[in-house]
Amino acid sequence: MFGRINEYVNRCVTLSAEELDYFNSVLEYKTVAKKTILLHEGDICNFEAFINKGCIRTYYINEKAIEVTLQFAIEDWWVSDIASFHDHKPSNMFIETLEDCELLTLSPSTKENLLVRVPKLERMFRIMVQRNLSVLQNRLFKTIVTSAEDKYLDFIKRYPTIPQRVAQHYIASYLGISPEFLSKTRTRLSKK
Amino acid sequence: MFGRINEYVNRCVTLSAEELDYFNSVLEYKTVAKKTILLHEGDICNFEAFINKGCIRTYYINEKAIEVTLQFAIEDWWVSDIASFHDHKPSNMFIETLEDCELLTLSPSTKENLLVRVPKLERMFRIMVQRNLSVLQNRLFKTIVTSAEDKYLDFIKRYPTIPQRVAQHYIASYLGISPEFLSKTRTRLSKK
DNA sequence: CCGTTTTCTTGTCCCAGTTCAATGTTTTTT
DNA sequence: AAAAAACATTGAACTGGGACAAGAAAACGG
Repeated sequence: MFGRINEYVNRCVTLSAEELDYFNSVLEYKTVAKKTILLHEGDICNFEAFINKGCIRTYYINEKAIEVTLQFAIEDWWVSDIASFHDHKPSNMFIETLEDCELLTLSPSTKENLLVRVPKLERMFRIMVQRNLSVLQNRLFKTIVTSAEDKYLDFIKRYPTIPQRVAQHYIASYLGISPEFLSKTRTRLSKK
Repeated sequence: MFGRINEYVNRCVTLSAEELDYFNSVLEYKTVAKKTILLHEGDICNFEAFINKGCIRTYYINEKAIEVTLQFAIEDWWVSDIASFHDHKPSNMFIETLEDCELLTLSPSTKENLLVRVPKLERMFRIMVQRNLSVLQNRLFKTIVTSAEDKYLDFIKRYPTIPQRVAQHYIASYLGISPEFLSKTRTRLSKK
């Protein structure tokens, strides 16, 4: 049950056996069915979840009901709206399972206590957020300067397993293009 | 000299007088002339800089020499390429002063030592990065779903002092539109 | 204060990507 | 196994914003 997450932790920081045990003891294990909305716009995000199994996406919706997928998260990823989680303020995003999931979750207060008891984890969470930020910076750049075709090719290269797990129109909403145009781009590419 | 930065720190964490003194003692004060490139693509970023005075932008350049401005930073902001800074790997961005600047900087090793001596600052830096991430997430969303006009209106609302300090084509490159189109958008708006 | 460089504006033409609509295909539900 | 729902494809018509060019206006260095 804690195999994946402990490997993840060990890759970032070195904890003693007791520290690791304590960490595991405060995690809450949850199974969630496919197509469940874990966080709705306007709600306060009360979890930070490690995905032990399954697939989740986070997304925004604008006034015209157009969706933008912010992230696809699979095994070994953390999912949350950190801004909402840390500042206890209403979120402006949605989080939804795309497959049946097994999650290990922290609540805000549990996380606070955890960081006091095991300060080394501050570092792990900081590194996590930094990686996230750096990836997002590059994505913003590419979203602006790159053609739909190149964005799609980049995507399948960087996340080769995702297209097999999620519907194509979700990928379009990640790339910031219409589902129709992604379909056309794919047929054009396959003819080459 | 440390007025601004100490206020900044106090807003995030509570440090003892000794801790704050130590923090100040490891900061390196630098003045940098306008239009200086502080970080060039391919270089390893060896600083994290607090802007005491001045204005800086970070940006990417693609193969066709098109620039995308990632951030305008003014007084009370931190500037760095954290991915490059922390992992000691070549950066893929540029950092350039737009005005004469006064900076307070940390090198990677200084920061490491600082965090060991004053672990409370881990929290400050984590919060900083989290805020950054959250702002960038929203920006990606808006970049994808919003028209050029609305992006511009959003920008001047959110950062009202920036347009007076930086050239307009830099703002276009922040919004992800061509300078010509920003100009046309502005004249269209002024006719309303 | 004048010449040079940088920045801003305006017009014309064009295309990558959108919208809408219709049809086909796969998945889910019962 | 049938019906319903969700998803994907294709086509035709349209548009927001880009590329290029040329001139006007600031800003800047000597």
